[in-house]
Amino acid sequence: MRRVSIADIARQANVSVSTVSRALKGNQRISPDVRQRVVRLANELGYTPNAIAQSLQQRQSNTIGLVVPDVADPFWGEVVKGIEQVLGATNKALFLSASHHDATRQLQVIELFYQRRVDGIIIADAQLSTTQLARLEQLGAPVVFLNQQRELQGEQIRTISIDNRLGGRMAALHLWQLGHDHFAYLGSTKRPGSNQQRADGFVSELKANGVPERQIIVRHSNDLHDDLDLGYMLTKQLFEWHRPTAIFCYNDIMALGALAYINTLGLQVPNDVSVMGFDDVQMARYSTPALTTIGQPKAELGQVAARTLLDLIAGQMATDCLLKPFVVSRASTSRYTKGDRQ
Amino acid sequence: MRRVSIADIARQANVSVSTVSRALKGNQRISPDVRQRVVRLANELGYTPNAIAQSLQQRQSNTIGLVVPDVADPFWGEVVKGIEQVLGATNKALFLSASHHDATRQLQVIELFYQRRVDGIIIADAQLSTTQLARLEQLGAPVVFLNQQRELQGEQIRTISIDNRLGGRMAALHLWQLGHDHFAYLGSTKRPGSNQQRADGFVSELKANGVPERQIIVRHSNDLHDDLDLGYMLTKQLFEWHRPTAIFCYNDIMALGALAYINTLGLQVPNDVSVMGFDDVQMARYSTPALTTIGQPKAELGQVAARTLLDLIAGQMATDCLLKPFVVSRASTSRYTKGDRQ
DNA sequence: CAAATTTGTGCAAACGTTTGCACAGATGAA
DNA sequence: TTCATCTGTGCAAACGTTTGCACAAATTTG
Repeated sequence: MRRVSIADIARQANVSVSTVSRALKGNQRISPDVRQRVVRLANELGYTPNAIAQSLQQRQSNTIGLVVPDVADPFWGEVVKGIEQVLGATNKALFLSASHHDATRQLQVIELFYQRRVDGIIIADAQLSTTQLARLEQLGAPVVFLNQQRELQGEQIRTISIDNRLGGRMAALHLWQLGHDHFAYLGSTKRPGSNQQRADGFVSELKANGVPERQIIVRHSNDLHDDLDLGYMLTKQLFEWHRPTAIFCYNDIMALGALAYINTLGLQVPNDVSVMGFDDVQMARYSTPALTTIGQPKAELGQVAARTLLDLIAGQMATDCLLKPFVVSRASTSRYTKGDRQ
Repeated sequence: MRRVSIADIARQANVSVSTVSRALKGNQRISPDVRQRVVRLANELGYTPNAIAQSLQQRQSNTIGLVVPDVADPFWGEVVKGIEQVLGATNKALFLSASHHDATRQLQVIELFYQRRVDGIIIADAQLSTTQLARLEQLGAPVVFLNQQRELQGEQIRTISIDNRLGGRMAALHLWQLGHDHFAYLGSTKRPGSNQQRADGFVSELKANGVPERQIIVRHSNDLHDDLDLGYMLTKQLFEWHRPTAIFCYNDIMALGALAYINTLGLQVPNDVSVMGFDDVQMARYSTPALTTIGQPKAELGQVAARTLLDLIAGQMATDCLLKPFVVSRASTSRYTKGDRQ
């Protein structure tokens, strides 16, 4: 099972290795008959170029490393798909590794990538300390962060994120335009950054449209329950004192929980109360009623990240990027006609 | 930004490169003070071993390649996670690539992996022609197939699959033990292999328990609709002529479609009719009623595949493996009390 | 005290490529 | 004919490691 190298071809073709190398690479200086002979022999012997040797010689591995918190998370799955699409059209291969939200593991993976001399790294949901960041900076490899909260500086570092604040504003606008006048935001402090941004966007857009502050309720839970239970319980607590016409939840699963509790009340969604989620997970299409939600361009997030990294590697200019979410209008929201605003 | 190599350390420490190499590797023959000096210098200079050079020299890349049809598919996401878990505990890195169900692309990816001199390859849902298989065999690298229909032979080739037939039998047994006496299987010919296996298992187990053939309806659709619509339409057609007490669908999404149609009939699930799916997708937990289904050990599939490949690479014995699915009992199935069997 | 062994280090080859430079022979120009 | 240019090929170094072998110095043995 010995593997055939360029030297084997050279021997059989009675030429030097350099000639074989050039012939295989299509160098113009090689005479047609030699080239032909070499190429034919390469096929006959089943020659496959050794990318490792090439990488060593060219000091470029043509690989990029990707760290995601959880490969099985459908959200990151879509993002990985986007990255893979862009990379598939190039000659770069993708190393994949999972961090499981563990900062230590994250840095460890990065060091391993670095040993393999990847041309660049994409890190999703990074949670690096300042010293870890310094180490990253020291390595000097191009890095793209995905959905990173903090602003990051550095010649070789870029950040691509989805605009959570805008998503909150879009939800607010959607509901306000439907005529609603009493709003609630239900959030979870499990993801502090994005939760705050979505809440802020939601509230500020409502205020900007003249909704009085007392008609906007914001509730965050710091429980570590399943999101479904969280949505259920927060909605229950909410309805003990208030009766909003529209509820916007941090994510779809929480919204499904809200749906479930409202159902126990004998109320109709969307006739009595409208409910919105965030993320547009697959399930949102299949709930009853199907969930209106804020969709995120997940694949695009991956694509932009990959392209940005490729630019960085090629030494071209590349900027940070904030991607716009969008409203996915389904059956859980509808016009509200009983309010003052009619 | 020049990278520091073993030679740089050697120069500064006034020793040869071989000494540095040995010191860094913890070779016992190196004197303590030299070792210490070398290690300290390595840290000071920020030395990172070059895995590419190591790979070249040792003729072993410590990488493995993975081809899945679709990274964003939650099923494969779980499988990838399982693989990643096992590999994370070794010194092997994972190349990931998507085939999008395209046989040509699949082989192309494999050739690229081979150029990178991966130690082994895992291929999910392979759809290779005989000549493509021959090429794979020729490469001689260890290969593990995931959920492959055909029986594959080859010294360096193994197959790990989930036992669809057993899954079908388990569904049948579950429903039969609940007292049901009129059964339907709703399938799709989009995935011919697994569909046939699940149907066969289902029917054969019912017959083995003495259910008369006329009380078992089997319907396959060859439509290319969304699975949800498929389940909806097949159920509709089914109820035009029959009135089963239990329905088993090819997968969960089709079962959700069935649920939706039964709902329009004003019938209650599970009181009037029980419904089962297959796969245990995330959504199955959140439907109303929550779906009883056949779960697949997805992460285990990946883990076993990874371990099998590692064994193959290490030259140890490894066998094919058929993984057992399991019943996930939820609210869409219940005891049937009106039948003859009471 | 001589011989045998152990200890610590260095030399050089090897892994499979690419590529600058040199050079021989062919071709063209004056 | 003589020089200049062009064409096709080979030599050898380089990329960053590891490791078999050699060998001098230090240590142990008889």
